[in-house]
Amino acid sequence: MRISKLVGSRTKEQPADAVLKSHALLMRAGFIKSVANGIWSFGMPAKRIATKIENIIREEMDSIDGQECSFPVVMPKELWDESGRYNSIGEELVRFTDRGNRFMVLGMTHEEAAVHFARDNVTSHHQLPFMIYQIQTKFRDEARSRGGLIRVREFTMKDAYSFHLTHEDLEEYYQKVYDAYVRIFKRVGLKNVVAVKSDSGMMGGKISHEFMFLSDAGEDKIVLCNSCGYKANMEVADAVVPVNLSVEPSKMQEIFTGDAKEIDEVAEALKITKDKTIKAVVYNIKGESYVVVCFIRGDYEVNEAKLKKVVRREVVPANLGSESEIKAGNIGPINLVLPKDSIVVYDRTLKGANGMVIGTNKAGYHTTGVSVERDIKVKEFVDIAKVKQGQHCSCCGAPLDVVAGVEVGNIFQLGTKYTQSMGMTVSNKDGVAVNPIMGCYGIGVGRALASIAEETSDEKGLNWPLQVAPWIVYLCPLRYDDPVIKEKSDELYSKLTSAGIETLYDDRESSPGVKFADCDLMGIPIRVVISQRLIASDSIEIRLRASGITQTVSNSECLERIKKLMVINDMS
RNA sequence: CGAGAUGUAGCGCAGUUUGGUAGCGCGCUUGGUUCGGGACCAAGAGGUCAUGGGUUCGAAUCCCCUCAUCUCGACCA
Repeated sequence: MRISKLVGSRTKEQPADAVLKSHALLMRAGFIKSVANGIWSFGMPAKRIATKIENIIREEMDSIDGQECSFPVVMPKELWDESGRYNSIGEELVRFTDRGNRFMVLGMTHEEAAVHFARDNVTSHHQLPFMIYQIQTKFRDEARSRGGLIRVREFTMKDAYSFHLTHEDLEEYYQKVYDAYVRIFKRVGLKNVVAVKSDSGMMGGKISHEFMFLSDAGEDKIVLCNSCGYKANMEVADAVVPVNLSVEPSKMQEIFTGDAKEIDEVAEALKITKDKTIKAVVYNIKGESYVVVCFIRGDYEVNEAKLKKVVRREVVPANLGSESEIKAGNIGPINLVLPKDSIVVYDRTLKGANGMVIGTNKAGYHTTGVSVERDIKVKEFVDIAKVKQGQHCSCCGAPLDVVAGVEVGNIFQLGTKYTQSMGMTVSNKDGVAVNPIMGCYGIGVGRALASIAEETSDEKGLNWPLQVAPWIVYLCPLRYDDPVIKEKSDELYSKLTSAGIETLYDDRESSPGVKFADCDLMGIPIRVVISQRLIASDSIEIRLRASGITQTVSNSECLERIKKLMVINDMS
């Protein structure tokens, strides 16, 4: 490719809107352009990277007997009615009507399409297990996209669906996919990826893992133990419960705390630390008038995913306006009046605590000296607390780390949710019709691309690993206006391309600094320079983007040298 | 969905307070001199100042509506 014709301009200036490195650099290099919120065009370089990532995924999926298919982007409502998801999914599912007023949806995931495709074609257990997958555009109307390609509305995703007769078989295959994912992320050049246990949520499945690229660019929180290797998504993470027994029981006493409502203000007003307080967090249940009140130690936060599992309902943070019966700021567990059927939940951080401060359920007052065992009738303590940095690992006792990550892939033991609701059965050995058990497995291609950019880039720009680089060689003649240089470098360009080495040819008559800066910015792994100085000794210069190592070799050796570098990616 | 910020040339910005019909840098075009880490000189091209409405003799500037983009939040009572 001649750079003079490449569409996508490079800029010196940082785009004003970009916060993340990957976002800013992909834009500065002219690789991507925003069309609308969360919707992007890819230029040739970005498309080539995406294609290479896809090909690596494709190879690994094929290696575990995946069958590549293609499911539609637009599907009829009826298909999604079968699974019940036409109604159960919120606004992120785009619904519209076609010219004949038929209701349609834009595919945001393809369980329905996969089951639809498989159910009439597969009727016998002899045909199980199998896995079908596609690499295709998805659209999710996210409430808030952000960070360039990290969180978008339209994206390319590899999604795979496997079908099994038994749970054992699913579990065995699940492990194969897990291993394939580890290979995929390694091959695309992502180093800092971990697989963490995640929340299976309301999906009814048993086991799922998220593949997390560890980076501050991420919006998910992960709990890691550096000692025993325990790792889990924040939503399901467990830790040793802190004990708060150091204080002897004392007498309860009402104290005027005035306008102090938030737990920080209460602790400040009473000159105590937050772990000596019990705070109330109130949630509404979708479509119900009653509430869920959570009592938890003041220095902990409620983990909504855990709470949802405890109360087995969808919870949303309550909006306690002035009309509400419950007065925010002084809610306490004693003499609390709640709407009918309301649920009160006590976190296990409160078990056995003495000398605690609670709300008195009247404006301006809190109560001190509360002993949980003595003063509050608690039937059951549950785990609804978010794990905190430094809390101890429940496996080995070492302090835990809480880090941010980008979810680049997930794998999921689905069960029979879709085969059951959509009526897919196969005959088992006994001739009985049974629902196959499914697994599903996703990887976001664009998100992986952005993650690689995030991880490998430096102050000069992008820096692509060889396996996914848009071009391997940046051919950089200095003084392209010199006929001798032009002839020699044109010659080398055709030599490289006919040898199958992907080359971006800087055929501009620009000054060296401009060319070097663009090469660095675009992150092409190998730079080959031809100059008047080098031509005198019939040699060229090779420089590696990643390490900066530079070497002069004779023109005749050039091709061999580059081929070697493509294998070992190392000058030594 | 809530809060905040922003919207002026392809990109990055100034001009808005105090109204007088647009400017800087980068990039682009042409010519010339340079050129192994973002060169210089000269001459150019390029903007219905997000949209709609209002105030005014006159609006990028003041007022109102709408739209778009970005950030934070959607959780601690």
